Amino acid sequence: MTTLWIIEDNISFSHMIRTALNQSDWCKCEHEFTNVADALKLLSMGKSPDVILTDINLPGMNGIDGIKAIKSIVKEIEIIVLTVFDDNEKLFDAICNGANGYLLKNSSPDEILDAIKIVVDGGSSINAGLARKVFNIFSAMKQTENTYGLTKRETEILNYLVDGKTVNEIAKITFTSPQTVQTHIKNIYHKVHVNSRGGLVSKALKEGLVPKGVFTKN
Amino acid sequence: MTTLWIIEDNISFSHMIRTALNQSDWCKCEHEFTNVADALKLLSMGKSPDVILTDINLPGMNGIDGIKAIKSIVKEIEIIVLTVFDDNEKLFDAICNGANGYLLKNSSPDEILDAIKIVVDGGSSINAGLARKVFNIFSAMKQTENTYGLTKRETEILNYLVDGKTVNEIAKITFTSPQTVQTHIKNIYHKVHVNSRGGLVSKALKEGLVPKGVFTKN
DNA sequence: TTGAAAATACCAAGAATAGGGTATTTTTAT
DNA sequence: ATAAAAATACCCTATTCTTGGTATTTTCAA
Repeated sequence: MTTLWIIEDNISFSHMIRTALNQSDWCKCEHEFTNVADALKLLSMGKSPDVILTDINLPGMNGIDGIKAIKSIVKEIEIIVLTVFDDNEKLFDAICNGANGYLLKNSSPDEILDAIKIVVDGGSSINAGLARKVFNIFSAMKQTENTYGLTKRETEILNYLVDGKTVNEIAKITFTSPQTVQTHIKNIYHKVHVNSRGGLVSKALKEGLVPKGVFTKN
Repeated sequence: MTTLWIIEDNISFSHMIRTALNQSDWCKCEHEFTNVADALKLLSMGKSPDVILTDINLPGMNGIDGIKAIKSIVKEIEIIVLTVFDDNEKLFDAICNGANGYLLKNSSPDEILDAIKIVVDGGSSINAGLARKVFNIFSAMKQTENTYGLTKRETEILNYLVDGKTVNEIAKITFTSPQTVQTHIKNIYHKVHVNSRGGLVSKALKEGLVPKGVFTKN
């Protein structure tokens, strides 16, 4: 039996969902809350469900911050966002904060039940349309491929600069003279069109001239 | 009628898929290729399908680079990756390069047909397990929330530093003296534990002390 | 209203950087 | 084999940065 809590300030909508979900023989909605704080209170008293279905637009703490707050108390809870918002920012923030599913409010009870099953089975639930948005967010943050024609050595030195290393430190690392490093940096500045260390590091990171180390394996 | 190309070096597997998909009354596989180059050749001759199903591990150009190459010729083609790899890096790279679907090779013909239908309908196709991985990649790149106790003014100045501005420029912008700015920077250095401009900018961007402007609305 | 925190401002000196040169040696690709 | 590109190295100077101080005024929360 999968236990469920709902956080939703529209009580009639909440009741409707609860009634529909409780029709199933494997999912039981134990509590309904109209705000995050009440749910947190019960969580910190040691109670917790398998899954929480939460709205985003809520009185007091919003649902996005709610995800974070909930997870900080019980990390294992699967959280599914149920909202009318389908903009990139909400979607992005919800997922970043640890949501495991994202449903729109026009979803049918069956779709909601499917989503609950998916997250308890270790998957994440998102429909094809929203998945496209997620995919687009990813490809939008793709590195710009812009190398400004930096050579191998220049790229290597750029990496050290981004690490905050000084000219002398880099000279020691590369077994060259500080003057050589200085010359390389000078050439990098010209190629990248910057005139300060901070500007270079910033551009290098923002435009993906150096690896950012985004994720972990598997 | 949805037209399809397959890029897959395992010819018997490719044939099998083609035969299965052609059973449907709405999807027709027009061509099979064993490498990306052959597909690109036909694309540059003006031919193009609605959807391309591609492997990743291919002789010559790999499927990930293939996506980029294909999209650079015909941007509108929907590309679905069909591979045995389920690691984060391949998944991430494929999506970043513009894949609109990601299927594992153990998918059934029906699942592949579903995926094709989804992408031509403007969605993206990914199963719940892989979706969880995508979600996790997102949450892994979440900002660290670490502000190092920077004050409002310090954060403001940090933003200017990340923009590559000098002390004097910042002083003019903030209508304060260069000495004041210098003092703020000194304090920032102590709080953030760095001792160079490059190191500060790097840490600020990598740890999300300043906004990175990741995505676009909707 | 009354401390504490934040923001302001200045001094000074050694270190490092930015930007302008020039020039030789190595690599690399044709 | 040879020309072009890359890497190496040095000089010089004005500017900027880093880091240690001290000290006054504002702001803000208890």
